[in-house]
Amino acid sequence: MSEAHLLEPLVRRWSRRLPLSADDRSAILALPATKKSFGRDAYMVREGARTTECNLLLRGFAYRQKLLSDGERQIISIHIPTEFVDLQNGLLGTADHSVQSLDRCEVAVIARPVILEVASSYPNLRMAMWIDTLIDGSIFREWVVNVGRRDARARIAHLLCELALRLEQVEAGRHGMFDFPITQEQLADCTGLTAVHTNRTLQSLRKDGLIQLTARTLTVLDWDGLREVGDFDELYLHHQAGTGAR
Amino acid sequence: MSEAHLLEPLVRRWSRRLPLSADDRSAILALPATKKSFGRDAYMVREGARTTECNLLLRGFAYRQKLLSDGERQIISIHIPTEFVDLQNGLLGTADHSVQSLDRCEVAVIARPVILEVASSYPNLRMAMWIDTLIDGSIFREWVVNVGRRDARARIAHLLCELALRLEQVEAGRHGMFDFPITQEQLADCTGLTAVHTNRTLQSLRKDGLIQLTARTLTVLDWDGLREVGDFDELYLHHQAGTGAR
DNA sequence: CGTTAATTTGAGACCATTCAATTTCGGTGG
DNA sequence: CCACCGAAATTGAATGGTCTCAAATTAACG
Repeated sequence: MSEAHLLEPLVRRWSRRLPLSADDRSAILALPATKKSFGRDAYMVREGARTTECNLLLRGFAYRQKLLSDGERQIISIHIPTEFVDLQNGLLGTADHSVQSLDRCEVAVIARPVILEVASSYPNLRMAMWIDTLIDGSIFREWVVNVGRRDARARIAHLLCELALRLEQVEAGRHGMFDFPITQEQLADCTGLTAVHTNRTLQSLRKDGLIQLTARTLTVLDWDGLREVGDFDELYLHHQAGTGAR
Repeated sequence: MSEAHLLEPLVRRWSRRLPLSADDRSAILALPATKKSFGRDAYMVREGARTTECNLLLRGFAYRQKLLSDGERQIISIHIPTEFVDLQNGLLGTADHSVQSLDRCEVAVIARPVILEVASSYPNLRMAMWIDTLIDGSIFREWVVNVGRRDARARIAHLLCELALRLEQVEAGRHGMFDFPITQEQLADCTGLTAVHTNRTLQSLRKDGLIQLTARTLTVLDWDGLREVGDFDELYLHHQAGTGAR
């Protein structure tokens, strides 16, 4: 596969965000990037390590996590294809958390100097990158609210709403059906719950006819119901971002 | 007070982050900014509102919050003087959360077009701004961990460590003593606890000789002990950020 | 000083955890 | 294609950290 094809998803992603010139598009496709594959739970970035590159997720899911001194972990975000998993490492010299593959992944690796060069030469792409990191931040904020003030049912429902919506945005699902390789233990680490209680909570959501979650597939059966339970408002995803800056 | 003086704290803040040229410094000081004062709990930014400006905190504390449909709230961050409270609003068109003054505040208001103009004309200042928003994001991530996986004692201890350290960084305290106008109810909303339990937890930290917290003053008596209880590692504050990007 | 906000205290209830043990699922080799 | 295996999901029962709901005390402020 040529490098032009490799970064095509990035062109589409950023085009959705703001209008790109022909120049912008070809600049993206001309970026020097390396394709890299990861098995399950492989480290893409290690907390504490010096950072030298950014990873764009092309296939598979990934997650960011922090470990506590007692060995517990908190998952900080889930990433789906077409998203950068560590764009902040273009500017921050040390990784403050780890990034791991959730299932088999493919990523495009872009060196930091390339990121910085693009940012300085292409105003639109710089904006797109900055906005990407800002939306990252907005999602973190919502996660603080989720684990801080919602009960177990709402936490899980909210997380499922968010992931379903983001998957829809990148056309990774249809009719509320999504490939969903996340284990209950991982869902628990996203929501600050135990795996056991996550299991019981999922059963409760299933019993109420809100979702179906089996065999690596999530189906949202009652979108409005799930939103309601999860107290979900998609504003924080800033799907229409980029229009405000003009 | 002249406008040059108004933005002097910003020069100092960003100089700590990366080396600024004389040009950069005078550009900051020449920025059109308006001074504005707020009483207690006044709204500086309202969730859902269109955004047109950014606010730099000059005096007093501020906090960001989200309200849930059941009326509960989660505080997402606390801000101290010299920090922007809503720099992301330079690019994102709609506020996804509210910002309120914690006590009496003074801010410098900078219009969005000014922010964008600075970002496009001054590479160093653009980097400083971007890094500021990235560190914001890093702090949000740590807060997810804090409310997600730590028990009450650790949550409070961690929050106090963070605030004490950030206050020290901007020289707003000495010998572990800080002006600290935050109520227990607000601490509770930062940590996802109730005010009652926050009160008991603070008592426990006091009993162990870790802190003193009375009359709007926080004193860290046993820094190492508090770090230990809070599982605190300051890496995520990226105090040395900006060096990695060169 | 009076009045409201903030802190403190007590006791009972509950949501989520802990700790096993069991069942089901997904992948693998014979 | 079936037997096997480890991982993931599920179940039960007891424990516990935090919440709830008042009520009392203290501090802040005009």
